[in-house]
Order: sequence, then structure tokens, then C-alpha cells
Amino acid sequence: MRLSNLFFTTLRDDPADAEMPSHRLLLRAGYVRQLGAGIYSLLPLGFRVSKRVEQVIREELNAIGGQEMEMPVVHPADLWRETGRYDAIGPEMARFKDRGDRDMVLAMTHEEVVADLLRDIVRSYRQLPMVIYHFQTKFRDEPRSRGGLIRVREFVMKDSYSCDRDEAGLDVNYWAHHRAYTRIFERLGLPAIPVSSDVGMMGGSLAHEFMFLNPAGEDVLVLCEACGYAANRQVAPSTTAAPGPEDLLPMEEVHTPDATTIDALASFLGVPTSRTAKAFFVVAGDGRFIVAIVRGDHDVNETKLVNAVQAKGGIRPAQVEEILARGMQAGYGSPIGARDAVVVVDSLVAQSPNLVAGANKPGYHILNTNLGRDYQADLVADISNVREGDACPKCGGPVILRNGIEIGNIFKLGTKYTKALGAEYLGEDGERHPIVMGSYGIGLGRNVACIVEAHHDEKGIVWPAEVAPYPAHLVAIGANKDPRVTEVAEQLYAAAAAAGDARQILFDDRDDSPGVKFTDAELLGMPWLLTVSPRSLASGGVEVTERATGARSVRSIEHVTEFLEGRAATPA
RNA sequence: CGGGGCGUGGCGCAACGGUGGCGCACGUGCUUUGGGAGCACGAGGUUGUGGGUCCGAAUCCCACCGCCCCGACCA
Repeated sequence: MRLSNLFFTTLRDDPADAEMPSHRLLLRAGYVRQLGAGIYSLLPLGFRVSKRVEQVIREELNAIGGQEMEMPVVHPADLWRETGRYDAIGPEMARFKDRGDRDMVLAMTHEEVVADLLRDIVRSYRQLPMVIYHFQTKFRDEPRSRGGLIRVREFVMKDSYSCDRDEAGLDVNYWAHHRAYTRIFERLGLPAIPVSSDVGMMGGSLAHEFMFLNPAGEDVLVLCEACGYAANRQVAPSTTAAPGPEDLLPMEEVHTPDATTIDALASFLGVPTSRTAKAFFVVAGDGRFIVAIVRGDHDVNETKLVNAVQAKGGIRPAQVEEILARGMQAGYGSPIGARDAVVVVDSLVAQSPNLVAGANKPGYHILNTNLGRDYQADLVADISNVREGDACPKCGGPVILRNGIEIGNIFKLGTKYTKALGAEYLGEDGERHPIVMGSYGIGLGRNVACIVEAHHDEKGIVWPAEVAPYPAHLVAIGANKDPRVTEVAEQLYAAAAAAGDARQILFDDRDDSPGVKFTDAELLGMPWLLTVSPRSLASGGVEVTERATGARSVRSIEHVTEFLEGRAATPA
């Protein structure tokens, strides 16, 4: 591709809205353009990268027996009503009516369609197991997009679905995907950490997320450097040791003016925060009022809380009036005297005697409160966040917390969707059984962005060879001084073009100064820069620069041609 | 949805009550070709939209729209 003809432009200045390196560089180098909040076009360069990422995924999924297909973006709402998700999912699903006034949705994912196909096609156990996948656009009307391509509303995702006779079969496919993902991210140049994760809206019994560590990541990971333990904080068990037994002391109300925070309370009373209890008020989507109690030195993990109370439709913070109506007082709250509220007590609180808790009246707390004696719990569960330095649940060593971006996930769905839609097969035993499903996703654009996050320097992008839009970037310098420059450059370009689309290279044939060409070449980030100039010709051929290292050498035209034609791994 | 910020040419910015400029990019010509070249000429804006205040609004006020950041939310 000749740069004089490529649909792109580079920007000298950073776009004001781009903060993450990947966002900044992909915009500046002309790979993507934004159309609206969380909606992007892929320009030819970006599209080529995306296609290369797609090909890596395709190869690895084919290698575990995946069959590629394609499912629609627009679905009849009735299909989603059958699984209950039409009502369960909120405004993030885009809904509209077609001309016949039928309710339609834009696909957020494709479990329903898969299960619908299964009930249509699968009759016998002999047709199982199998894995199908596709690359398809999803639309999720996220409340907030962010970070360039990291979190968008419209995106292409590879999603695969395993279909098995039983749990044992699902287990096999689940781990086959786990291994395939490991290979995919390795080939993409993405250091990925598989972590145990929450099953979220997908439902299911087991899930892993493949995480790319990045400060902009929206998930917090609990990692143990000693033993390799890795989990999303949403599922990492809290391990804080319970204090030793103590005699239960009598409750005593104390005046604690302006002590509306745990820190203020602890310093006012001169006690450690671990001797206090914190009340957290939320309302579940089903209307239940929940008061969650954790120790003052901990925070509530909302995902754990949602799971503990099985809150359909999630939770939202409670309003002050709602808290008062239940006999409690924000800032001085506790379950003591609470009414019409589901009391959820963190396991650690249940084991910590004589805690300071709110008196449910302004300016007062109560010393020596104890679960069971002074208030009752509807539920005792681990609902608190793991903290940096807490004991690893596996080996006991200190854990660290890191932010991560989810670049892939795998879910054991089980029979949730196939049961709802009646996707069954006739088993060897002559009985009907629901098909057992797994679902596995990788977002293409997010992966492209993460590759840039992992592979760039101050000058621009540094594509790993596996995903670079073109293997090399050819620059001709000083053509006016020596006609052989153009001649040789054209010869190299033609040799690459003749070797097929995958070998095609970028050729900067623009009438620009050397500085512009070199700067753009570095910004665009092809693995190899090939410079033809009077100087290079005088020293024997073509100057070859490796983008990643900056290492330069001069190689013969013949040698470089071997690379361009795919007969040598590198031109260096 | 809460908090904050920003909307001025393709990009980055200035002008902050008195007829909208600058840099880069863009077009033409000449010069220039190993690190974002030089000179000359030129094109490009109903200052996000609507209302209001004022003799006069890019500028002040209100509403709306859009975008970004933090939070809420989130396979």
C-alpha cells in the first residue's frame, strides 16, 4: 500500500480527549476515528490489525475444533423474553420496534441465539460435543464509555459456545478454551493473567477472566507473587483473621459528636478501626432494603453483597429518607433497632466481639456491640474487599492488588439457557437432556488497544509481527539525487506485492521530507523499516531498522527481497 | 444517573462585551530530500443549538445537545 494512496492521516498533536497511550497513538497514527461516545470507525490500518488479531483467534479456535459461523446482530425480543433476560437486563440493551411494531433488540451477546439454534438442530447425543464461534458486532449501551477502545458501546467480539452432553464434557471444552486463550494472548503479545471471576449476568458455575494488567483497568485483581494465586477481587475470599475470644462486655452508649466516618470515630474514641463496625445501606433491584455490616477496617464488596443476597437487578445506594424510615441513621448507623431491613453481616464481624457501632441517633455510638446478643443477622457472609497485604487464601503470603483490563473470559454456563429454551438432545439412555453450554468471549478492539498499551514507546506504536498491519514500512529518501532510489524502492514494493496480500508492505512514496517519513514510520509502528537512499545504495543495498530495538544494518537488495517474498523470517 | 471539565477551521490552542486570530495540517508555485524544510500566494469559521440580557455577545445568563474525566454501573 502506497502511503500516497492510503486512507489515513497522522496528527502531529495529541488529540485533547485521548489520555491512554493506546487511544492517543491509534488516533494520531490514523488507525481509528471516533464517531460518538464509545463508537469508533476502524480506518484501513486499524481494520487490518483487527483482521490479524481475528486470524490468530480463528486459528487457535479451529485448533480446538471450533466451527466458525455467523449469527445476527438484530434479534426478536421474544427470544430474549424466553430466557427472562429481556426484563432482567436494564437500559444497556438497545431496544426498538421494527415496521411491524414488533419488539427487537440489538445483540449484546448470543447465548439465546445459540440455544435457539441448538433446539432446532441438535437431536441426538451423537451430534455432541461441538464448539461454534463467530466474530460479530455487539452493542451494549454502557452508562459510560471510557479509555478510547478499552470500553466502548459498539464492538466486535469473538464469542464461542461449547455444547456438551454433560458437565464432564463442558469441563473438557472449558479447559480447552483456557489453553487456547493462553496461546492466543501469547501470540498477540499480551501478557494475560487468568483469574477466577464472578459469573455476573451470564450466570453459570465457573468463570475465568483473562486480565491484562494496566492502571486504567476497571477490575481489581488479587494476586499472590509467592504462589501465583490470582482472582478478581469480586470473588477473592477475605482472609482477615478473627481476633481472639473476649468476654462480651455490656453495651454502652457514648456521645460521639461529628464522628460520621470510621476514621473520625476511631480517632475520637482512641480505638483501632478494627474495633468498629460500619453500616452500608443499599436497596436491591427487587425493592429489599439491605443493611450490610463490615468491620471498620474493611470495605463492602458490592458484587459479593449482590451475590450474597441474590439481588435481582443489582443494588443501588439508599437515600437518607429510606434509611431513616427503617429506624437507622446515616453516619451513626447499625442494625440495632433496625426494622424492615435485610441485615447482612460480614463473616469477620460475626467473629469480632465488642465492636463500636452506630446508635442510630445523631452524635451517638454504642460500645461493645455483639452479633447474636444485640442484633440478629438475616445472613452472615463474606462481603468485604480483600486489601493489599492480606493473607493469600492459598498460601498465606501477602497479596498485592493490581488493576486489570479484561481481555477475554470463559464461562461455564451449564444448562441455564438450554433449559429455558428447551434445547435438549436424546441421550444414549433414551432420555431427553438439556445441552450443557459454555460461553467464551474476546473483544477485538479492546485487545488491539491493549496490544498498543503493551507495545509502544515515546515515538509511537511498536507492533508485534503477528498483528502488524504490514510486515514492513518502506521509505525512499533522496530520490532526486539518484534515480536508482525510486527504481530499487519500486522493485522491492513490487516484489512484496507479488508475494500476496499478507506480504504487502507500506511504501511511503509521498513527496515529503525525510523527517516526516521517518517520524510517521515510527508512529505507525511496522516491525521493520526499510530505507532506500543514495547512502544505503552506496553501502550495498537497503538500510534495515528494527522498530522494537532501533537496531540498524544495511542488507543487500536480494536479501531484503527474500524477506519480502516470505522466504526469510526477518530482513535483518 | 451524581460530581467536575470542555465545546472557536482537519488537529492543538488564543481572543473573555466592541467587525474571530495563531501554530500545525491543507491548495498553488519555486526551492528543498537522512530526522516533523524555506519563501511567496491562497482556501477554509453563520464560534455546538435555541432563547435571553445589551446599542453591541465567541465572550454574560438560561435551557438543550455533544464530548471527556471521576464515581455509580458493567459479559
